[in-house]
Amino acid sequence: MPTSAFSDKVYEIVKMIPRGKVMTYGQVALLLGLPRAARAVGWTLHWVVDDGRIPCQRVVNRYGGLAAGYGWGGQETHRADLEAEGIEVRPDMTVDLERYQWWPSAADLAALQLPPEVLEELNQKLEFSREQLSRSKATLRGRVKRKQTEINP
DNA sequence: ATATTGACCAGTT
DNA sequence: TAACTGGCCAATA
Repeated sequence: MPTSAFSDKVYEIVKMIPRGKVMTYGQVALLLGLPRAARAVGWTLHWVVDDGRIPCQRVVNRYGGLAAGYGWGGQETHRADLEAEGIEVRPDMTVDLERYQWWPSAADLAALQLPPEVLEELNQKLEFSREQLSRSKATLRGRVKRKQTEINP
């Protein structure tokens, strides 16, 4: 398992993720203050020993996809570790980000002391997440409404 | 010191 | 959420 200033910070962020929630590699990179270091985050996590000290199962890719190179068992092991904490893994080996993705609280963010330009990027992403959520809720409402119309024409 | 690798990402087609 | 490109970053398999 690599030990460096960089990897220590990665572990610190990953340990913030609550049980039953996930973050993406890009999110972790952003919270490190290095918005484009997602790949390096994945590289570091690749070396993590799956002994439960670092909940690396709670990190997935931008689509919610599980890691092919996870531990020795690959995606199967990753799936088992996620299901062990109640996270549903879909047949295509992804998790529903709208349901499980976690962002730190405002207080947590303040503690990270991120530079202004990173905070700006963070805000944009949060904004985007909110839009996606409201879009999906609107879709759901539409479905429910159509269903009701079918039942009570 | 340079080239290569990888649990990635965003944009385009 | 497909396939592909170019870019990114840390460590060197």
